[in-house]
This record gives sequence, C-alpha cells and structure tokens, in this order.
Amino acid sequence: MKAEALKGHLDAMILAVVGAGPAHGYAVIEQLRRRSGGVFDLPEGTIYPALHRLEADGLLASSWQTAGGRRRRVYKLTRRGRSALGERRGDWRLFAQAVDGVLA
Amino acid sequence: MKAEALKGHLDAMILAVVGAGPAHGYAVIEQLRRRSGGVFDLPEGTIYPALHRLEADGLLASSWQTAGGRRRRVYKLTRRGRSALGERRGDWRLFAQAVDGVLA
DNA sequence: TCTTGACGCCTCGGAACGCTAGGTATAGGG
DNA sequence: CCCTATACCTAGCGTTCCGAGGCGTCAAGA
Repeated sequence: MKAEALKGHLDAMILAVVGAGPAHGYAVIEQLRRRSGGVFDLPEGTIYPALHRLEADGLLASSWQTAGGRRRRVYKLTRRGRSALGERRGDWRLFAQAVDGVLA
Repeated sequence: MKAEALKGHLDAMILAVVGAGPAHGYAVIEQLRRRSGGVFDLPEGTIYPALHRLEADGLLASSWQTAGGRRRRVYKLTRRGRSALGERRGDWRLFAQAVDGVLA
C-alpha cells in the first residue's frame, strides 16, 4: 500500500479515536492499530504533528497528566472537534462511495 | 472535502478508467466525473502529470491520434499496468475497510 | 549492574502529489 | 468576432506523511 494513501483521512481517524474517549498520543497510535485490524501501524512522526495540527485548529484540547512517573499529554475533543468529526465521517462516506464507483 | 483526500488513490482510479478502454486525458477527466457521480471533477493540472507519471512507471502506454482536427494522446494499459490495477483495487479495499473500522 | 525494550514526548527535513495559474491551439456556434 | 468546449502542457506552491534523530522514565533480565 502506498504511503500517501492516508492523506487527508488521518485527521478524521484521529478525531474518531479521541471522540471515543480522551487519549494521549501513544494510545492513539495503539487504537489506530487495533481498530484498523493492524493495517495502520503509524510512526510517531506521523501522529504527533497531526495532534498538534488538530489542536492548533481548535478541534482538540490537551492537558498534561502523570501516570507511573511518566508524563502524558491527554487530548479530548472540543465542541468544534466533535462537529468536525461528523463532517469528516460524511466526507469519508462520500469519498469512499465515489472511489468505489470508479473502481467498480 | 479536503483537497488531499485523493492522494494515493488517484492512480488506481486512472488505471481503472483506462482499463475499461483506451482513453485520452480529457476523456479520463470526464469518465472520472461520470463514474464518481460528479464527486471527482478534477483539474487538468492534476490529471496530465498523473498520466505522465503512470507512463513513466510503465503502467500506461500512449500514442498520438487525430480526431476532428484535434490531436489527442491516447493511453492504454500495459501488461504491468493491468496487474498493477489488480493490486491497487485490493489495496483500496483493504484501506477502505480499515478506515471504516476506525471511524465506526 | 548494565542493557534492552516498552512507554512517552518532541522536531527537522525530505519526498510525494494535488492543484493553481498560466500557456498553446483547433472547432463550432452565436 | 468572440466565446465555449475540446485538448494538450508545465512551473511552482502548499500540504502532509514519514524517516531519523533526540530526550527521558521504568521494569525485567542477563
């Protein structure tokens, strides 16, 4: 699978993961791997910048926590983030259906 | 819909269109629009470089034709192109299923 | 004790690719 | 005569994903 396949869909998936419950970066990576059946095993260099981007866009909000001596930045959806998640899900369905139509 | 959504999937769709019968660039644009139900209305600056890329990769082969005083570069799938199309279709199904799993 | 691996965060720079904007040219209709 | 549709092309921009590297904690095992 081409590396660029993700482009434009990663944000939606991150929003979906965080929307299912607050999570820190490392956990987001694990959730993406789990929920995709192992298909998406994404490097940190992909996820962390994406989280920062989403926070800068006001779709996520973060706060530091400490657990077992390790510090974590925990993200949750903002109100705008939740509404964006709805839009992105719709976009994905439209997109996937269109691609299916072309590849059929 | 985000502009980058296409990334990595356009090649598969172009291969599918040309695989359904030889076509020139302008016709590829029309077919993509038609088969996607109007979702993909792609600019020439997207399609032509993609066609050149696919030909450079040996997946398409082109030849010039003239119809009604207009010259066209008509593309067809090479043998490698047809096999690549099969792979890309499989990649897409895997990818789409994985995204569905995450967004569910 | 020292090393390895999992956990957990970060950033810089390269590479790929879609698109905007601009260019050329022919045919046909108003 | 101009405008639209047809038909081709490319330079350069912006975005985004990823590889590589860096920092630090903790637990298990050699």
